[in-house]
Amino acid sequence: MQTQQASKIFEALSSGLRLDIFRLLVRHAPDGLVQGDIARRLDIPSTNLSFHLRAIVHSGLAHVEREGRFMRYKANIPLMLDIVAYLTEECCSGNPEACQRFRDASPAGRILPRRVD
Amino acid sequence: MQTQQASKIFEALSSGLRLDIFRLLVRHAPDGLVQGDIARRLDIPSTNLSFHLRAIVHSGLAHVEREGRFMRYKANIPLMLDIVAYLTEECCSGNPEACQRFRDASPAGRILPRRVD
DNA sequence: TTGATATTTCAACATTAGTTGATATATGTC
DNA sequence: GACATATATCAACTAATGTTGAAATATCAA
Repeated sequence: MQTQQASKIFEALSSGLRLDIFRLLVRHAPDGLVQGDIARRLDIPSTNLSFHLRAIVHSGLAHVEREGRFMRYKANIPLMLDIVAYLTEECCSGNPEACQRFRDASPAGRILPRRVD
Repeated sequence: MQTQQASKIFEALSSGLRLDIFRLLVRHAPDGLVQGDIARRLDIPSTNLSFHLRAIVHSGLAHVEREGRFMRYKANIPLMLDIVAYLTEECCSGNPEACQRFRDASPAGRILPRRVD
């Protein structure tokens, strides 16, 4: 993963609308949803949704495929996992004890990244 | 974690420069670095660095404290862990087998989020 | 082929972000 | 106090983003 790709991915998550869209797709992985489903669930005008879906797809965080006259969007879960690893992998480099302390202290710690070791 | 806060955090990571800055701070957690250290390591003009550090701090992803005439910036690791959880926590809702398949298939899978279960 | 539905593209506009150089503020040293 | 260093703020400009309504495209159904 390179900085440029990674920042593009975070940019795709940097609008509240796009974040809601992506999380909806993550929740509905691996099957995905068609555009109209997303529009209805999040109450976003079709035009604007199209614009944001385009950005998400362009970042690589989702794939599209035509399904008759519908367009089905699916979250790219492996890429999501990669970007999480990219962000966290060198945490507290050379100080694994400190790193473990952070994880233990976090209420979210139990579902959070663990070192390979 | 709310959408608004989360998208603000991702916005803080959405520029290549800020992402480099934050990852540098993560690598140097828990001690942090002073502004001049960051400027030298990443070769960013002081003015511009100040602008981006402000955005990172404003998002909550880092804290600052004065240290004589230096300003020391430290990554907020717990918040980083929270945002990772926020992004991934409802993955494949109601389909844990699919979710596990994604994790197993990812080369990054071993250091990536695991469900609480 | 005609009409209906799903989605995208386009044009226009308002808003916001990124960069730079000059200047200001705060701290430490002599 | 005078000066140097570290960092932040300001002003100005350029570029990019987000939103909307209208129009285009693609597919299906009759």
